[in-house]
Amino acid sequence: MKENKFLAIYNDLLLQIRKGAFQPNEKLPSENELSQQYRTSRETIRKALNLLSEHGYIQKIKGKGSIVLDVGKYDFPVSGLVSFKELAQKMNKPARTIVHELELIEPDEYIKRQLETENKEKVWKVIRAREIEGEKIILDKDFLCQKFVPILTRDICENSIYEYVENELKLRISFAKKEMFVDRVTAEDQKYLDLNGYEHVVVVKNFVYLEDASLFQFTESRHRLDKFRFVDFARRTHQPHLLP
Amino acid sequence: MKENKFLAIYNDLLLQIRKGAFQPNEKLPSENELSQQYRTSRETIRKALNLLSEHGYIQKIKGKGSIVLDVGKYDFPVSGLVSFKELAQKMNKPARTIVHELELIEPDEYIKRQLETENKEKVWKVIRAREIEGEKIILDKDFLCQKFVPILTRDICENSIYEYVENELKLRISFAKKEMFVDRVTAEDQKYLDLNGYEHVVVVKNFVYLEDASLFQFTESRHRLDKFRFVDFARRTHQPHLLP
DNA sequence: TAGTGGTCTAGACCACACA
DNA sequence: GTGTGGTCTAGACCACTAT
Repeated sequence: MKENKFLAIYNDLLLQIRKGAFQPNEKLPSENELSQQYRTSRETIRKALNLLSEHGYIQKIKGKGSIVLDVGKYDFPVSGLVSFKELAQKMNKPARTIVHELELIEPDEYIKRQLETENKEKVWKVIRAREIEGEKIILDKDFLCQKFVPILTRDICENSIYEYVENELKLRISFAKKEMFVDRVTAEDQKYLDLNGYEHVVVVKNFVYLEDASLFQFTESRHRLDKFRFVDFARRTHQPHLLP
Repeated sequence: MKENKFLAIYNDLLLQIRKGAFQPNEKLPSENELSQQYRTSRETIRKALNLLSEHGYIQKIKGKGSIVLDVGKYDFPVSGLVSFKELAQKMNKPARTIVHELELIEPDEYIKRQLETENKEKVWKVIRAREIEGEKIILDKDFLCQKFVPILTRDICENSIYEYVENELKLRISFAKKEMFVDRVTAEDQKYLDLNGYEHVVVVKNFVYLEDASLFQFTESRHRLDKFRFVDFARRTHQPHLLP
């Protein structure tokens, strides 16, 4: 498996930034120096640096150089359209998923309302803690309608439900609705997360819709305050998508 | 004033898409064709196309071509960008805006970096507290490039800068980038907000771009934890199942 | 003035889609 | 096979920052 040169350089530089080989507020070597070090053309270096810049790791200033920014937080494009697995890979940090609960339940009133589901349909309930660099900082509570996802295994949950739904079940996700707010920590948060003394968590509710506009998944993601970061692009669209 | 070649091509292609010269779900000419038409190198064409792609106007598919996406040609309602005034109206609660600062400044390094602005351009700095039902719960810090917004009055700031920019100045906003995270309260927060004992605020940074991809406004919005709420719709950005 | 990042060129080879 | 977009090269000139 061949990795692109500019991606390899991006990952290598990122690793060095994370290791502290390049300190925040210091300058990276110039593009010419880097092209010599990596024995490649300057344009290729520039592709790697532009990636670092777009992801918020460095700031390029014309005539001066590329400055390393201070990043202690993680980018979470919290949309259900990006999986934790992809994020973990992108962040290049040791990450782990711990499945605490996986069961088929009769939804209570709250879940039924959130999922807009019929009376007798069962629902998958999954509770997972997400660990990055040894700290459990996210608690994900997923609820999926069984009529769309007949089978769900521990294995799938440890890997990526999203990948499974898209690639195996071939369900086509069209859009998601998000709600974000801050909540006091619950007993469940304290049980499953390393809260580090914080009394609040950032809650992200995510409603995921299929192409026929049917709601098939509802996720509540609870993030430790200090590690939470959300990045998003909002393009103008004609109408905010109307929900059924 | 010389415009970059790739930006000129980007704007020209965008214009043609909006005019309907390229229809949604149809293919653009290939990169080789375009490089001949515009008498430039393929890499320059690629920079223009990548901009179109990043802004959601086309989708590039390896081995096939670049497909025009269906983005509303005459789209005015904004998604992701909602002004405080609209929010207040929607919530139907007594709301007020208090303008604490309104001045034309020489941007410092931080603001210059955020706005990606030229050296000697002045910048409007506006600091406003937002009060709902008698409680000051949001602190808005706006920075707008003067070259786009020559005049700004206290009156406009108390009403809606956004409305003024769109309706009076007729600037056409194409997309915005948002970053959200939690920060410790600052002295400024304590001075202008009713913090109710909370030690953290939710910070929303908003970068607003015009149609030619130039950044004209940067806003930092600081929300009291318990009153913060964000709702958004996210459509898929990647549409792998397009076209016959 | 020397060094930096930003743009641009005219090639080249590759991986992928499609007929 | 041909044609597409993706990557990469080795130059070049420009605008900007520093000294």
